[in-house]
Amino acid sequence: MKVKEQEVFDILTGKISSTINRALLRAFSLEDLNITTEQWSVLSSLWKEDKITQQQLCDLTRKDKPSMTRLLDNLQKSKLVVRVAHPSDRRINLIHLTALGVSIKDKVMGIVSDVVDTALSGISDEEISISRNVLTKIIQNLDSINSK
Amino acid sequence: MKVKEQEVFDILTGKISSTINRALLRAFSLEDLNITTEQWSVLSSLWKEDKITQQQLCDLTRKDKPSMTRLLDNLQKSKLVVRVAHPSDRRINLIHLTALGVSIKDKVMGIVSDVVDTALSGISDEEISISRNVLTKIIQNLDSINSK
DNA sequence: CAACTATGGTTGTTTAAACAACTATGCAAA
DNA sequence: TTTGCATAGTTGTTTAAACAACCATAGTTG
Repeated sequence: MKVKEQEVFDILTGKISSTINRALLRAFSLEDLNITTEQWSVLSSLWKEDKITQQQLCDLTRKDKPSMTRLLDNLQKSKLVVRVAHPSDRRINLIHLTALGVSIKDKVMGIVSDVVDTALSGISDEEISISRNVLTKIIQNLDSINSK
Repeated sequence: MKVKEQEVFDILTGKISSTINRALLRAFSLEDLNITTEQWSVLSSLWKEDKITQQQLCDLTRKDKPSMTRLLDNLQKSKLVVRVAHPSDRRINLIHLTALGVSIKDKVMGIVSDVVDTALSGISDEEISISRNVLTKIIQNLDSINSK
C-alpha cells in the first residue's frame, strides 16, 4: 500500500465521519434539538418521502434491519414518527412522520446546511465534485466485496 | 445548501465509513483475525510507535479518553497489548504491544492493503490526492467548530 | 505546607453498529 | 392444503461512540 493510500484510508476510516458526526451533534444540541445524526438521516429520508416501510428506510440509509428497528424505537419515543400497520400486509410497518416530526424539518435542515457550509468552506466546486465521484466509486468498489 | 453539497455530505456522513468498516471487519474475520477496525487503528499507531500513553493514542486516533479506556480493555482481554505503569509518574499507563500484538502486524497490514487496493481501484492518483486534500480540509474546518 | 489547577485515566449512561437467531406473515408449488 | 421459501421486523450480544462525572497523581503558587 502506498503512503498516499494509507493516508486517504486513515481519513476515510472514522476520522472524517466522526468529526462530522461530532460537529452535527453539537450543532443540534446547541439549538436544543434532541436528535442524533443517525436519527437525522432517517428523518431526512422521510422528509423526502413519507409513509414508507422500515425496509425502504434501511435501503435509503444503508443500515441493517436491527439498526433501523432501534432507531425507530428511539424516534418513536421522541414522538417524531409512528409505526402504522400496513392495511393489507400485516408484516409491514409504514413509518409516518408525526406533526412534530414534520415541524422540525426546516430548523434541522438549516443547521445541517450551516455545518456543511462550514465544512466545505474554501473548497472549490470542482474539488467537491471530484471528491464526490471518488467516494461514490469507493462505495461501489467495496459493495462488490460486501455483498459477496 | 446546493444539491451537490448535500450529496457529498450524505456520503461523508456515515455511508463511506460504514461501508469501509464493514469491508475491513469482514476481511479480518475471513482471515480468523478477531479484531475490529477501531482496535486496528489503535494497533496501527502502536506498530509505528510502541510504549506510548493512552492520551497519545487518543490524539493519534482522534478518540476520547473513555473510548480509549474501553478499546484498551478489549485489546488487553485479547492479549494484544498490556498496560504498564510509568516508572516515575503514577498517573500514566504506557501501552505495550505483546508478542502476539507484534506478531499479527504483517497479516493485518496485508489485509488492510488488499481492501484499500480494492477500494481505490479505477481511481487515479490525482483524484486520490485531491480527495485527500478535501477531506483533510473538511476536518480542519470542522475542528475549528468542535474545539469551541 | 496547603490550596489550586492541570493531567491521566476510569465509570456510568445513552445511542448505534454488526451479526446471528428468531417470529410472523405472505406466497407459491406439490 | 400443506410444505417450503421469501420477506418484514424484532431481540440478544458485543463493540464502540458521545458526554458528564469522577478519582488519583503531579505540579504550581500563596
